[in-house]
Amino acid sequence: MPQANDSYHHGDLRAACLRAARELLEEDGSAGLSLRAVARRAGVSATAPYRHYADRDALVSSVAAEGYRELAGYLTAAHPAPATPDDLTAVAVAYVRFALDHPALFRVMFAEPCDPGNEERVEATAALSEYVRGIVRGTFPDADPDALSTTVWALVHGLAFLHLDGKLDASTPEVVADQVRTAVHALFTASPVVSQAATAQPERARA
Amino acid sequence: MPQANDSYHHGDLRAACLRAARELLEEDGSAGLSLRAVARRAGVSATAPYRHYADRDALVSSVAAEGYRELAGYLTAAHPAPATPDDLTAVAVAYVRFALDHPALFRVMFAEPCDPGNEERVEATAALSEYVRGIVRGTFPDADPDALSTTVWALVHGLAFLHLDGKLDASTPEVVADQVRTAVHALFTASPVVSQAATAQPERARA
DNA sequence: CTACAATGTGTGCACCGTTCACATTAGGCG
DNA sequence: CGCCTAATGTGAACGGTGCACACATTGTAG
Repeated sequence: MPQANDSYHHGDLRAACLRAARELLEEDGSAGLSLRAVARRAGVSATAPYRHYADRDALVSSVAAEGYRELAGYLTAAHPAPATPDDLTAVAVAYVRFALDHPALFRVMFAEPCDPGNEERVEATAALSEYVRGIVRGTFPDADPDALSTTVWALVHGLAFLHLDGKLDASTPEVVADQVRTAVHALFTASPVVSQAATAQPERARA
Repeated sequence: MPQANDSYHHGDLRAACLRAARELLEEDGSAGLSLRAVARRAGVSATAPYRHYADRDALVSSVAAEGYRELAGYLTAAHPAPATPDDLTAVAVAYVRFALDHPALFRVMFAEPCDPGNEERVEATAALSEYVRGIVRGTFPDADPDALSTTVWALVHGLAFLHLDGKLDASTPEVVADQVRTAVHALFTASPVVSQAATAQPERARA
C-alpha cells in the first residue's frame, strides 16, 4: 500500500514522478521537463527516478502514454458511441480541443517517432488508432475504413498542429470548433468517393 | 568577401554554422543539434557562434526558416503554377515527400510555436502560408480561399506528421503518394460544399 | 598608420543525464 | 519474533550542455 510519507521510502515514486512531469510540462513546456526537476518536485534525490524509469525517454514515453489515454477520454466523452457523421464531427472537435487544452503534452505525444520498445506507449497508441478506425467503420460502413480513418485523422491532426503553431485563428473555442466542423464536413460529403476510389485502385503497391 | 580559411577569422561563420546544424540534424536527429557540436564541426571555439546567433533558439529558428524556404522549393518544383485540382494534388504529394525526405528538419520546423520575435522565421512561414492560399485561390476560384486552404493544408500536414510518427504505411514512396492523392482527391470532390458551407455561415466569429 | 568595431578564444558557472558504490527499509522466511 | 534479501533511495562523480564574461586578434575606416 503506497503512501507519500516523508520516510526514506517514498511509497509511490513512480506515480509521483508522472504527476510532477505533467505539472512541469504545463508550467514550463517541454523545455522544463528534466529528470532532475521531476526528482526535486517529488522531494527525492536526483537519481531516485532511475529505480522506476530506465532513462529520461522512458519517463517521457510514460507521460505520452498517459496523454494518449486522456485523449481517448476526451473523444469518448464527446460521444460514447458515434454512429452518424455529426457524432464523428463532435469527436473531431474534441480532438482539437484536447490539443489546445494540453499543448505541451500533445507535442510530447507526437514529438518523436514512437519508440517501438516502449510497450505501454505502443499499446496506448494502438488503442487510439483502433478506436478511430472503429468509429469510422460504424459511421461510414460502405467506405474503406483504413483509408477514410487515415484521412479524417490526418485532417484533424493537422488542424490541431496548425493551431498549436499559432497559424490559425484560435481566438475563441467556438471559432476553433466551427473551423473543425467545416473542414470535417467537407470531407464527409465526399466519403462515398473515398470508398469508391480506395476499392477501385488495383495498382496500389506492387513492391 | 567571405573565405573559409584557417585564419583567426573564419570568414563566414554564420553560413558554416547553418550548414553544420543541418548536417548534425540529418545525422543524429534534433537530439544531436547542440551549439557546441555545431561550433566543433565548424572548427571554431564553443562560444564563437554567439557572435552570429543570440542563443541556441536563434540558430534553430534560422534552420527552420531555411527549411521553410526549401519546402517552398519542393512545392514549386512539383508544379510552378498550379491551376487544376490535379496540379494541387501534385503539390500536396511534394509536401509529404519533403517531410519524409527531411524528417528531422520538418520536426524542427514545427516543434515549437513560431517565435514571433524571429523575423526571418516569421517571414518564411508567412510566405509559405500565402503561397498555399494563392494556389487554392487559383485552383478553386469559387471557394472561400481561407477555409479551403486551411483544410487542405491541415490534411496534408496531418498526413505528413502521421507518416513521420510511423503510424502510416510508408513502405515505398509510391504508396505514400497514392495515399496523399486519395485523401486530397476526397477533399476536392467536396470543394463546392466547402465554398457553400463557408459562405453560408454568418455566425462564424462575433468577437 | 592608428583607432575602432567586428569577430573569435578561454574560463567559468549552473544545469543536465547517467553511472556507481553505498545506505536504508520492507517483507518474506525461519 | 529476528534475520536476510531484494527493493528502493542517496551522494558523489563524470562528461556534456547553454551561456556570460573578460580577453585576444584582425579587418577596415579615418
